[in-house]
Amino acid sequence: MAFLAEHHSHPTAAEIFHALNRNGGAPRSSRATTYNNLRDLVQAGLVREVAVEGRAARFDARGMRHHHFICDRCGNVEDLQWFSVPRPGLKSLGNRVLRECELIFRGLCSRCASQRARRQPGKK
Amino acid sequence: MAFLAEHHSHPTAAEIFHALNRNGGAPRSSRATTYNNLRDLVQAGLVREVAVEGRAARFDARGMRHHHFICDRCGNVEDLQWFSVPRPGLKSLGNRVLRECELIFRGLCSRCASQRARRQPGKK
DNA sequence: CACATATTTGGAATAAATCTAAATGCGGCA
DNA sequence: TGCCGCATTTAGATTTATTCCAAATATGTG
Ligand SMILES: [Mn+2]
Ligand SMILES: [Mn+2]
Ligand SMILES: [Zn+2]
Ligand SMILES: [Zn+2]
Repeated sequence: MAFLAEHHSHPTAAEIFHALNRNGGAPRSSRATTYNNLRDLVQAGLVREVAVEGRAARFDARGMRHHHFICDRCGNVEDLQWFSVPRPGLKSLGNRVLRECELIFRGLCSRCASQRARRQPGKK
Repeated sequence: MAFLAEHHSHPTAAEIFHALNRNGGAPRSSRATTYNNLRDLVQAGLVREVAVEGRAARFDARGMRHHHFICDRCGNVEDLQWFSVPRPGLKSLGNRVLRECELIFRGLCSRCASQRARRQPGKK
């Protein structure tokens, strides 16, 4: 939890596991414990899990509300400033019970966008 | 593609594979081909892939624009009527290149909501 | 310390998806 | 029709992410 609170990079479970146990000191957390803790933190609502198609899940300490931008090319997850989102109409919602909504934008992150521009100077 | 166009149930790759090859007739598509075709259809923009945390990806022929509702309990993906979504401000977007946005609502689908209500009659 | 309970752990097991090399299908042409 | 080159499909092995499990360890209480 402390690691997630300090690192806003949306790490995967494997990245968190390696970061916790990297270099010298005594091991801090096994792989199973890392996964167990992440599961529990998500269930408790303290951590958000972001599923990215084809890649490992990424995790995010729920600080200030925000939206996400996911890069088509590198898969990075970046934070976008929060703004409120309209709810679906009651008719369209039926008797579902709404808990939250998640807004994800997709495209090229700034790094991938500039790389792409350099390689294909002709393409608009 | 024909199967996806006719079935709006957001099937997984495995479900599509089994449905295509079910019962008597000659096999229609191997598992590898099913995955290959889905990958190509997604790249071509004809099919949408929905990543659900912890579960297999689900697929959706891109017909009319719509949003998605994902059930916390059973993981089902259901369609919600489309409505337009505000974009992030230019400042917040930086020099990312925006391609599309995806709005996902979460909670309990109507079936799971009524089951839940029956089992916990006291809980509000 | 002695004991009960809770947490952690390494490694095996599962699940989804991808890779690969071989098999099969298909169109054009003699 | 028979042969060839190219494209597609296939079965099975492989990889990757995650969960499961039973044993080991830690922790608290008197
Ligand atoms: Mn975030
Ligand atoms: Mn849909
Ligand atoms: Zn990128
Ligand atoms: Zn449900």
